[in-house]
Amino acid sequence: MRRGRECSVAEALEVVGERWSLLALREIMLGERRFNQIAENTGASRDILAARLRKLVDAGVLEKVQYEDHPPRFEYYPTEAGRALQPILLGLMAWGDKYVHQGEPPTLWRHACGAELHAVTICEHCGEPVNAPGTHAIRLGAVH
Amino acid sequence: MRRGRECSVAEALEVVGERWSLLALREIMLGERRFNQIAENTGASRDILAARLRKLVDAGVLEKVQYEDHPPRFEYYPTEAGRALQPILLGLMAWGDKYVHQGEPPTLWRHACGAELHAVTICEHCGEPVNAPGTHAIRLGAVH
DNA sequence: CGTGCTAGGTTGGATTTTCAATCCCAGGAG
DNA sequence: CTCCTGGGATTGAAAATCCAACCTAGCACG
Repeated sequence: MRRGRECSVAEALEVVGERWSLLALREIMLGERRFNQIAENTGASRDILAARLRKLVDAGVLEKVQYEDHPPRFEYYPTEAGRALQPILLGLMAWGDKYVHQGEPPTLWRHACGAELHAVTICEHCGEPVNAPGTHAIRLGAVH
Repeated sequence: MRRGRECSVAEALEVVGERWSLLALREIMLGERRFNQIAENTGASRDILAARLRKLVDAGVLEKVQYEDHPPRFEYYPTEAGRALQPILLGLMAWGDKYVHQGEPPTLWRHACGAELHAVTICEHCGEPVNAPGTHAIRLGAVH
């Protein structure tokens, strides 16, 4: 029933592509765990945020952990799939820093190695950046 | 007036984060240049697609080039900023391949070096993947 | 001439989402 | 008893999206 090209980009965006989903994930990557904090730091409406978090939990991107029984209270943690989105968030951040944001980058990361983090996406085989001229698709998903 | 954390991820998503924007860009990366083709291959409504393409052109991500005068007809090309989004699309594709898609990856790329492309995002300093444990933010944008 | 086709949209109206504010519930503090 | 916190659910209005139909300009067919 889904139209358009069969494509993992489209499938990924069906999971994390709605408004607020990636921003909620950003806050969770930054260490925020609780609903109210995520709502405030993203600016999302509480009802929409609740729906997004539920969807991300259902999709296996986040895990909802109860940290108190009476009354029940929860924290959100990234799963492995959620942590695997970190390169995408860092890529968006780098792109926003370079092409959208005015002035100093608002957020700075330190890599596990100790250096200030500058993320680059490379070809695993040769180590050169992926967006070199000459990079091209050799198999395409069909359009339905 | 914008609520939430000052953050380049949010700013990037204001430009390319709406529905269909990244899928339109995907088609353009795959070499499609014309409105009807992009509409068909993404599945987007024509009115929404027209609005998105206009916005991406205004934002400097795409360039609209007239290739015929009477009647006027146009093609869409990525700008440098648009090409700089390729790592993000490839990252989403890889994530979708691994965590969402069932079966063989529908799309395959060849890198400029000749190898089948497997994209990895690394720390420019040490060359290790960015999502190693221990990677963390050292400066945060303020929440407004 | 009249019909149909192509390309690149725009328009209208119905349907969905999103929004902000309020409400709810449970427990603890004063 | 009342207020505060945390984590949502509810509600009614506003905005975005969807689909189908239409438009314009030129070309081609019969």
